[in-house]
Amino acid sequence: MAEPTLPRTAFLVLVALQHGGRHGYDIAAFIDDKSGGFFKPSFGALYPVLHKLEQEGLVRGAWMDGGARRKKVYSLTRTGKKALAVERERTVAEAGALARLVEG
Amino acid sequence: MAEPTLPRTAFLVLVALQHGGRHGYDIAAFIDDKSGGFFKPSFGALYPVLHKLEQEGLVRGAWMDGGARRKKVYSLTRTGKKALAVERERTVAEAGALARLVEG
DNA sequence: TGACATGTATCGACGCTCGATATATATCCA
DNA sequence: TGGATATATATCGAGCGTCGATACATGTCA
Repeated sequence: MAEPTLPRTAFLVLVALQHGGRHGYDIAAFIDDKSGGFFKPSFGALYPVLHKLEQEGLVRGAWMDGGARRKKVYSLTRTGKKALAVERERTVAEAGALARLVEG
Repeated sequence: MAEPTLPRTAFLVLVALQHGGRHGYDIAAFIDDKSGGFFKPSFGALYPVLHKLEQEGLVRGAWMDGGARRKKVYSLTRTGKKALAVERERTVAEAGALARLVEG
């Protein structure tokens, strides 16, 4: 459609990690309630995205074996932070383009 | 992801038709330059969308056989206008949800 | 004549997301 | 004690949207 873009869910994940590490289930909850329930990525979407982001080096995953349940906590890598910044810009630009279309 | 939504291209098409009829090629051009080149739906995406919107009754297509080249001019139906309004609201809500996430 | 813009259209492939399903542990209540 | 519910990760198949390639036809301009 336009320039190469991160899929929506991937972007939301990066956003969810912008202020620190979170595990998958927590990421889903964060996205859900910070967006007022507007975004509700399914786990069937979320986990593959997480794995892909990890594989691409945008996030880093660390298993927390010590706790009660096994959790994998994800954090942004330097590359991930850059990608987030780029995508944030893109989102602003998209909103602008949309506004021009709707008003024009 | 969230509530049932019009696909992006379908939404852009309805927006392009909000002030009157246009044919396919023209719709693509309109979207492209009103969005400053941000959105560039391919014809391979556009035509199936047009057909589907017509089939669903959101737009009405009329062949202009008189002119030099054959053109099919699409216009919004009443249903299409309603769908556009709904989707416009949804887009605003989405932008808000996104903003809350990014800032939160 | 040949290139390029206009104009509509189909096709196969790819990628994203969903819902269903599986597995396991912890907590809470009857 | 047993069952429901929440936590937690994960895979799979299917559906759908978009793209790029391709096809075809006409008009315009060099």
